[in-house]
Amino acid sequence: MMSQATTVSVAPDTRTRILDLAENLLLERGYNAFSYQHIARELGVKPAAIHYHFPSKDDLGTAVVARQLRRLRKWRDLPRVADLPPTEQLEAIFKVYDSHVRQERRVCLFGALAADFLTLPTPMQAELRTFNGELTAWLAQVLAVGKATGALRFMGSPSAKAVQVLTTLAGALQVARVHDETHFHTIVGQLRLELLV
Amino acid sequence: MMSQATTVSVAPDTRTRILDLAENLLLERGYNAFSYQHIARELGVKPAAIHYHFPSKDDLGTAVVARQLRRLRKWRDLPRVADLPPTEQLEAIFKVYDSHVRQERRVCLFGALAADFLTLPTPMQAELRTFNGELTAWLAQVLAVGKATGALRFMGSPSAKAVQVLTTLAGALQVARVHDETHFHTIVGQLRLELLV
DNA sequence: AAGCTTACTTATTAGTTAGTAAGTAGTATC
DNA sequence: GATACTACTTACTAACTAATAAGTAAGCTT
Repeated sequence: MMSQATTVSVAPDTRTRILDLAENLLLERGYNAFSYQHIARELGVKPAAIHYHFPSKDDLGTAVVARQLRRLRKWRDLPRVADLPPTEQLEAIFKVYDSHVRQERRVCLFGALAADFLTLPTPMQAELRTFNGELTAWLAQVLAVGKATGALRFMGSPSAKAVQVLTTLAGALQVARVHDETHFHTIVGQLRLELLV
Repeated sequence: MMSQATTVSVAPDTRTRILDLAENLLLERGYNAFSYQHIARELGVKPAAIHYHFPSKDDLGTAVVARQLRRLRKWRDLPRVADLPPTEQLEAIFKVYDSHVRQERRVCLFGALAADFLTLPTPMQAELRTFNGELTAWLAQVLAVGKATGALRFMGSPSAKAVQVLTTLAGALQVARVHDETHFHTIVGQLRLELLV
């Protein structure tokens, strides 16, 4: 989800490259439409090699979500994000979703897995719940401060509004995939219009 | 999607029963997690029998979406829906989504297929686009009239707001699946709070 | 130099997938 | 009463699926 820090990127090891490819396939085609063969072929390696790093597909899928959760926490706690005023924190999260649209209309992690949720391995379901829960809690806090300082406006409780806004953003990426990017920008435009004072 | 009319329900023929089962599997597990075997087993019939009615999975998937589109048009043009004032038309569409949550947290057609969209057969993609386009156009009209008569309030254009509201509703069903129904009701509560004067 | 570890390949299994071809029992039509 | 149609079943194919076991080449450790 969040962009990696601006460290010098050393050539990633195989394990990381598998995770990257799995993540791509997950966000582009869904959990049930990617196989070890897809990853192996793209990596120039045999499918059994993937099993060496991730014994089962459950392990791999769960690892992808767990990594996204670690990234979310890191991003959220970054001084350049945590110390921002609420309006800019809101813009920061919009920007994250916007980068998804520009990357070949990738949906977000939540949007990619929600439809197939009942077919996912239990640990993967749990990680996804945690991921969405923490993201929602973060935005609720942003909205609460924003309302208190008069920078943001909305009806209802901050946490209710946070659930609504994130759900809308997840859906907006899906609409962008089915139709085109303009729908995404229309929706984010609406959110700005309504939230920013 | 929409509930069937209150006609006396004759025992449905095999073709219809296949469509019903396929629709259920689609909305509960996604396009790539259901097979002819699943349908055949539940129907007490051999997989090849399904191929007799729908030669390929593409045909079956497309037929499911096409049927939903026909249902949408029928529902929308029903006097008891078309002649309603805007606020009640809005409540009517909320009710449709609410019935999904109560049916074992089924997501809507759009929410079920958006994530896997790139793996869907082309005719199925086209049907889904039409479905979403017509539903959005209908809601835009509802919102426009509602605003003109002072019964509804919102910022931005009716069509932009329609895209946003439907996207939110689709996402709300997904959130209900991943977490629980309360999230769905929270979101619909927000929409009511904001839209109804 | 011996032994261990890492990161694979080769080979194989058991199950599932969509799809096809040929056959058949029951029903309707002429 | 022969013919044809409907709605299947049986039997099969070719491909793909996740997963396992056994082997191997290279490098590191002592």
